[in-house]
Amino acid sequence: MVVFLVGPTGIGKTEVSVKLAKKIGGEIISCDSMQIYKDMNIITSAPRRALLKSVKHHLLGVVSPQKEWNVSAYRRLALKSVKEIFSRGRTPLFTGGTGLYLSSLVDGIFEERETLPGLRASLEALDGGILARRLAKVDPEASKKIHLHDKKRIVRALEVYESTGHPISALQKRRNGLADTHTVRIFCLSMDRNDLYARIDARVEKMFSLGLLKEAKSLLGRRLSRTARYAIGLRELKSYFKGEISLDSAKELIKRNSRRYAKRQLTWFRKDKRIIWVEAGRRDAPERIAGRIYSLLKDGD
RNA sequence: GCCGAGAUAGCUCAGUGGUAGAGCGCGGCCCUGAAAAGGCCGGCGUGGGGGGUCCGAUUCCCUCUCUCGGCA
Repeated sequence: MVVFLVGPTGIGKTEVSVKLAKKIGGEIISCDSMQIYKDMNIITSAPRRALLKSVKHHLLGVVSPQKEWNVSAYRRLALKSVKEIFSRGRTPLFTGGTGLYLSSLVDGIFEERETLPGLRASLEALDGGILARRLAKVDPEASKKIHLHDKKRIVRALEVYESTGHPISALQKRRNGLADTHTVRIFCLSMDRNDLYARIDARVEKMFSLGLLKEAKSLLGRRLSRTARYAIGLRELKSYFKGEISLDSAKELIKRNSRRYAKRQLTWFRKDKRIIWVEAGRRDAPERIAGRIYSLLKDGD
């Protein structure tokens, strides 16, 4: 069995996951596109040392923020971790909030051959309308599905087509995930929206008191990958360091962007009907929430 | 106390004698190699209280309350 514990940012997954892992004899694999990076502990609210010690964690802080990274690379590492954990007779417990990472594991992702180097960059340089028309010609199905303005996905679809000679819409139908071969249980923590937003705001304040400014400054001095540089907090603080906005408004922006992110995560999780929702009251101790999940797991067997 | 300006969406504000918009905020949604990214959709409103004119008032008039300036 493979267990997933997901939920919006700031809801308290980390604590619950440790308690749950102990109950089920599990090891935690991070399912988070930002906590995978090194040197981004404060900005990603990565679990603190004490927690890491009590249960074995995988894929936290294992990639340089300067290295280009993506779902597929993540998936490869994650599946490797799953194998290792099984070989020890233990249970993998994925914890995190990155929806795409979750689906790449549960349902899989299509395997593509190498894309042509530099192709994406040269596509990106072109006008969106031209790209959209080009895609409509070579891959009408994908073109229909992708919004005209969603240049990122249009570029991706063209990149795949021009690299492989096959439309992405056809390739994407070929996917295999853990759900095809294993029993998969996905739990998502939920909370009253206002309570969640209050927690998010408080957590941003805490990040600042833990030294976010220093961490961000040092990160911004490096040549970050195009994934890592989009961590919430970095862009906002970059504007602050450049003197474009005040520290207060940077802080407010970080809070707002985190709230919006949480909202998008919830949208993503809501559409997956396999997810078992677990209400996390604002006064519920992590231990109690973990206990509830544990009993749901036993009932399901 | 007097003079002036104002009171419209969560906030800042626009506008019109035929029940109202904009930006931000907020809500909903999409998502298959950048995903904490990227994209789409939605006004969410007893127009400060009361009275009057009018077929009809958020818009005009009176009054009350409050806010902000200025003078005392």
